[in-house]
Amino acid sequence: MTYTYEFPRPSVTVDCVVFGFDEGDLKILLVKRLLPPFQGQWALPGGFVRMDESLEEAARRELEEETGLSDLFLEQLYTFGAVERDPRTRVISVAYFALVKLQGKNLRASGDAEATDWFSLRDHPELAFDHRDILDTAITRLKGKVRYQPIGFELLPTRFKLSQLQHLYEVVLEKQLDKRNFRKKIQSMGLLIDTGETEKQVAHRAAKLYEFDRGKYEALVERGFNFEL
Amino acid sequence: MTYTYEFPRPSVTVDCVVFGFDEGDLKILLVKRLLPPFQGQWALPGGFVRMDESLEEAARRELEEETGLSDLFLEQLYTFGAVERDPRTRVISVAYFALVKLQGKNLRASGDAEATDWFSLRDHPELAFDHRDILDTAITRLKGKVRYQPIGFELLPTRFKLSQLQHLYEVVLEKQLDKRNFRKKIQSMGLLIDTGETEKQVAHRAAKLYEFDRGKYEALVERGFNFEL
DNA sequence: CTTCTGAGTGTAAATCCTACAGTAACGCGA
DNA sequence: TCGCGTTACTGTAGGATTTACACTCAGAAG
Repeated sequence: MTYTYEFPRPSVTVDCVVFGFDEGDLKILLVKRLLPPFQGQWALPGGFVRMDESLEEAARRELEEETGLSDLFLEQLYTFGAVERDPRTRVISVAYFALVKLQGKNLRASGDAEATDWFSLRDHPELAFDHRDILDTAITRLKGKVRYQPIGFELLPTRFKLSQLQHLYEVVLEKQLDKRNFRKKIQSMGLLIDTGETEKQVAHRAAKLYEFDRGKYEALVERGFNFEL
Repeated sequence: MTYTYEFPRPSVTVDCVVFGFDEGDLKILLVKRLLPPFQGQWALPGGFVRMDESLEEAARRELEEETGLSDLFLEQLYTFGAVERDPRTRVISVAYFALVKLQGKNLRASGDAEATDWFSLRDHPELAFDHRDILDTAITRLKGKVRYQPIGFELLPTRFKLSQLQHLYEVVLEKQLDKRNFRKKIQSMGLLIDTGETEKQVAHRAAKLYEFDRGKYEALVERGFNFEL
């Protein structure tokens, strides 16, 4: 079966930059390409958009197919359309930006992926196509966005301690924060639920565990509240 | 001549939201469609992306063709890809966001535009396709961006007085600003060049005219400066 | 020379941000 | 059981920034 058009058309793909946070380090999800071009090289997960699905649906489907991940924070990042970005033919790629709580998620390579794995942002293989540009754009977005939207919580487990949250911010923003000032500020927003639980079996004073109060955040945003760290 | 592919492909278009500022009011540029669908209705300027041009090149070309405008501030906004957004066939549109100094720019309808004109943001005709969504996205972007990037200057003439600048901010942000505090803040950034000129033939004290110092701004940004109003 | 209009200017109070250090709680091993 | 190691937790003072606010100045027109 073939498809014939009066004018030439580019192919349209989606590519996903998926960030995770583990062992105190920011991670990026990559897949090893099963097919040419760039066969055997690492790349961002992604693939062609089908005619009967929206762009976001395509991004979620490809992620699920290639890595087994579903149910994550996903938003559109930028569309890459340089003429020669794919050696085969004209391909326009709509890039997505995703955040995932790493705990308890198992990766499973399939679809067009020979393998899939997490890599440290500071030490990952060379990427296929212009995926290095896409990744850089995503890092810039993450750094900018984390300061005025509560997206940090998407990277932490549901229950977390304040020192984890602070460390996440320090890694993303690439600068040290003052412990007391950080706690004062984040607690003054009133968006953390004290679960009453503490961490267990640690060789030091046990930290309190908090949850992010999404409902309260959304209610405050309605009234013009601005999260800002 | 026809083009045949193994898999179906969507069409890809660009659409531009062009903002101008005139008579103390924010304006939006629209074109009247010469061809179906939505023939005779007003829409955002835009059109199909060619195989040998990047997305931004396509946006600039279509703007020039349909409205005669060139040399304006242009950046990518968002990509719209809902399955049914075009009644003919699957069309994915990469939207661009543009700002133009209205003074001395003449509009000239041609290409696929029967007419082209400026409309007030608060009083414009119904738009074709999902262009109302695109416009809303652009307004949100403008409001957000104007606070932390000096894009307001793209909407004013090269030489302007502080009251014009303040009024622009008041219109975009939809709130009143204090005159003394506004001047103090904007002047303390050191990004305004005092031209030595004043306005002429006004029935009151003549205002000083300033220019935005783009070179200095870029140098400061290198060193980590953050414009913020 | 009076009037009208928008241009231009400073200060005090409140708020927010920054820098900074000691006590508390827990497990472990001697 | 007691001391050590480790991380959790807490407040304040000084400086910087933001806010609120009202009068004089310059030019044109009648």
